[in-house]
Amino acid sequence: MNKVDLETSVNHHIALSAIMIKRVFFKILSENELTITPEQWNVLYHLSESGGFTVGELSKLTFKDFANISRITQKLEVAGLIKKRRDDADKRVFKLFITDSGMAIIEQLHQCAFESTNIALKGIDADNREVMLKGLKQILINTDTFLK
Amino acid sequence: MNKVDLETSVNHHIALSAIMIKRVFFKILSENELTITPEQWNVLYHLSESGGFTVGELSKLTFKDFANISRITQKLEVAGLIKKRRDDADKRVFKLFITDSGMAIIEQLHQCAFESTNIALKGIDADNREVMLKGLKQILINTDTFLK
DNA sequence: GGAGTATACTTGTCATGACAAATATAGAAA
DNA sequence: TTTCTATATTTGTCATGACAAGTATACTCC
Repeated sequence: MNKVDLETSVNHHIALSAIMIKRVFFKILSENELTITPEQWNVLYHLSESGGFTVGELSKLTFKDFANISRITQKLEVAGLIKKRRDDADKRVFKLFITDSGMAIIEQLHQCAFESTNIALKGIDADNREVMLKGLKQILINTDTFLK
Repeated sequence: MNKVDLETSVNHHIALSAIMIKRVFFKILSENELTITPEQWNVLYHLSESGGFTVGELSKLTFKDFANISRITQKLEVAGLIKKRRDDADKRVFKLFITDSGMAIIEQLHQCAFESTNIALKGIDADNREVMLKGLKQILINTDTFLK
């Protein structure tokens, strides 16, 4: 029998780390009175880099499905951080843009993300971070291939 | 400004990998007609290793909060895979045990977990897996310390 | 032993993730 | 043009995670 040992499972530790990192990030956001979630930050980040993405494009960029992006962007719009604009050429499509209010908190959000990175990765040297990043990117390729 | 680049963020790639790994695992479980979720597997795994854990103990073991374990174990009990038994000495406490039906599928579940590990980690050699595991464990320590 | 506090667990609410179904618009084929 | 199919997005449902509030039992201190 191919028994799995959770104690030494990379997969399992990725799942645990993901949850813990999210908690840290969320706590730091709260401490800075930013009422935004890590997932909303993910979307807002992309829109701060380049405006005009559609729901579908954001879905690909963030590895989330249309439904999730649809709801996350609804909340961001209600919060006044982004705007959805119907495309003139294709009326099915929304183009999304960050608002001035959105841009106004981007720097703070980057700072929070930066802090939570430092907290999470303390004591892991640059070489090992490099190995981890490369491994994680490989996992994304492997899983993406399998799910196709 | 301490700008974060998602493309090279270990934190971010852990979050993405966690989601993708869960999708792969869930798909493999479905293909094997196992109607159990990765989180339910996590709880069932611990109970298959050793019976009698309380909700609180499982909560610590799985890094989830009481509320989540409470609901996950409810579903596992409804599915007939585990039993909750009131402790005689302390009537607030539940002791949890895997049932025969639960034990009957453990081997299949291990096999599914094993397969999803192989899919996710393909092309990552043992040394690098070791580095990743060590880094992830460090992240758990770091984040846990911060959240205390 | 009774009051207040601590502990173990449950329930409610909201955001998210998975997935299926619904809606609206585009594009292609007849 | 009409019809069929494909695409973009939304909505519904359920499981989970975070967090707050509620319930029941145990413990502590007087």
